[in-house]
Amino acid sequence: MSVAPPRPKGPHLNALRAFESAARLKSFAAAANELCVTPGAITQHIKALEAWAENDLFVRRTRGVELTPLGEELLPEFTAAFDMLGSAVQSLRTKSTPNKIRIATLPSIAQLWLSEKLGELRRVAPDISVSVVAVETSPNLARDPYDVSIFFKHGELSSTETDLFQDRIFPVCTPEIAARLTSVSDLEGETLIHDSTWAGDWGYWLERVPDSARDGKRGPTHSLFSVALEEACNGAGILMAHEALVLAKLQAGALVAPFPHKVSLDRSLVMDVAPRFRNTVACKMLKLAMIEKLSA
Amino acid sequence: MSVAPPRPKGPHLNALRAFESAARLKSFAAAANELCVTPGAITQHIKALEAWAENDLFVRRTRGVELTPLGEELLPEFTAAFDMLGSAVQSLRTKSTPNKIRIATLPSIAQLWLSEKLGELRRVAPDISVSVVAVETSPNLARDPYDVSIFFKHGELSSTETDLFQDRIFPVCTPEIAARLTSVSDLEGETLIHDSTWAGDWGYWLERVPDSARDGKRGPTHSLFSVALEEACNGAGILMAHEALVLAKLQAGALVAPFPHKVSLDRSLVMDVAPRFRNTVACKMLKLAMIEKLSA
DNA sequence: TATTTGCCGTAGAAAAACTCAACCAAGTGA
DNA sequence: TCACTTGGTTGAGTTTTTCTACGGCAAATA
Repeated sequence: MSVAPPRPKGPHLNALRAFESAARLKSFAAAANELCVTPGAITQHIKALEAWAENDLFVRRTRGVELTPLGEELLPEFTAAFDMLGSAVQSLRTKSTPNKIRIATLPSIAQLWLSEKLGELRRVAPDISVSVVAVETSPNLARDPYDVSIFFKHGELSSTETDLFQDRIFPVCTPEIAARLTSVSDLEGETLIHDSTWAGDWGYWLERVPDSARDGKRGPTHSLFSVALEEACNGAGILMAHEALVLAKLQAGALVAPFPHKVSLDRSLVMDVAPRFRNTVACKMLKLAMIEKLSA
Repeated sequence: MSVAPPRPKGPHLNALRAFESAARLKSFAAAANELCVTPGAITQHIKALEAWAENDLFVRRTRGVELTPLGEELLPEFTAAFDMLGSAVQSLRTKSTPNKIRIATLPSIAQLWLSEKLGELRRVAPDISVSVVAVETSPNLARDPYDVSIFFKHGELSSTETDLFQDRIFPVCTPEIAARLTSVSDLEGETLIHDSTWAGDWGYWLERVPDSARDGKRGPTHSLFSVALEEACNGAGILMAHEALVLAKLQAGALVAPFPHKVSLDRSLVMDVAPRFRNTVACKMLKLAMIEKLSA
């Protein structure tokens, strides 16, 4: 009824972003992590937004939060909007600095496989600068600040994805240890080195190899594959290796594969490219460097 | 090459909004106005964004700014993103408070026509609360915080729009003044009251009425029609009235129309409803109140 | 029963955003 | 021609927002 002052302000953009993140992840803590702030900050944003709307968006349970029907209803709209905004921002970045590539990948891939390939890329196209960001989970290429992602993937590839290699595993160790291993059953009694991200690897391999020991759980576990690899090089035991990650060590002779049995996992290392980045010069150069070397 | 720290931050959301606004309006000053800040704030945001992108988005001319090709290329993406975000926010508002309606309209419509209709609405649906915001130009209903807009429009109506009435103009004055006017030519020598937003009205009317004076420029101009109307009621002269805006005064006898000639302008007062607001209860009630009374 | 997990609340600190006022340069117009 | 206007810029200072730190709490876990 009353004539309001012009342009009533909406909620703060950061509050909207906090809502979108918290709602999508169904957790304030996770949203805080995603946005690189403390959970308290998320609480405040959400509260501010709820106050503005004069309605609750979340029901607070003692352990975690839950969306109200209203929040649930609104989430897709906000997610779509922030996807689009993120995409616009990334588009700005890509178009502004076409020679800077950002790659997201697993820490072990970054360290043990990718760095070599990037040497190749630098040789081919020295004006392209690459940042590698080691993350645990595959990012949303449309929204997040990466041009390329390299992760293991199971199942069908989309048309934008490139298969880099199939993941194959087999035991590796120092030549000294290998000398005392003549058959798979000799593993009984040896120290088996594990990687926590691929905890089931030893079990998977042993299952598929005849005459092998049953127990694939013995021995130390490392959270980084690169550490496990280093341990193996130091003769600490036998590591279940992923082929591409130990090639360099095998070629250098630091490690050997004592058995001929290589087991294929039903997944591949897959490279995906952000929509805006396809068909750029830098993208072509990158693919060249990655795939060229692979066939060699 | 180097392994960057995780989650590199993007530009501030407010900077993006400033860019979108400035780019769309092709003016920092206009953007400042739209976002209710000073031009200096816009300058700062844009500069920050340009620094982040390491690229210019605008070329500064001495009189105003111009988009660079890069900025031009990016604008549609950002506009789409902010449209969507605005729409999501309005959706939140509408769904949170379905009984609060915001109407955007011209100041004169708000004061002289709408307030009466809203009385009717309040009678029919007392639980609906209405805010009327007087603005000069029609808002983007998908993005801006209004559920309904009421503006004059020329040409075809879209399916979401409702024609409220055709705009017709004719002179009005107090009965005392009317007493000494027997023919249109008597206007010669009288004081003609003008409204600045519809400056050409007198000329338009005079052109279309036989035997009229040629000069439609004499007399005082007011920037608000309501002020001009008040002046007319005080006997300050003869006002070129818009029919719907003076009905109440005519009915009350404060003003009369000294001549029978009513001239139709080729435009109508048109009501448009935001997408999210269509099919809501409040919307139906509003339409009822607006159109019901009209036919009476 | 002790511990952990995940959100809340507040106080104070840090960062961002904004205003203000002076300034500049190119048109405009008296 | 000289003052005025327009539209953007700049930097200092201030306000507002945003964030962190940290104690608290309640339920699930062990």
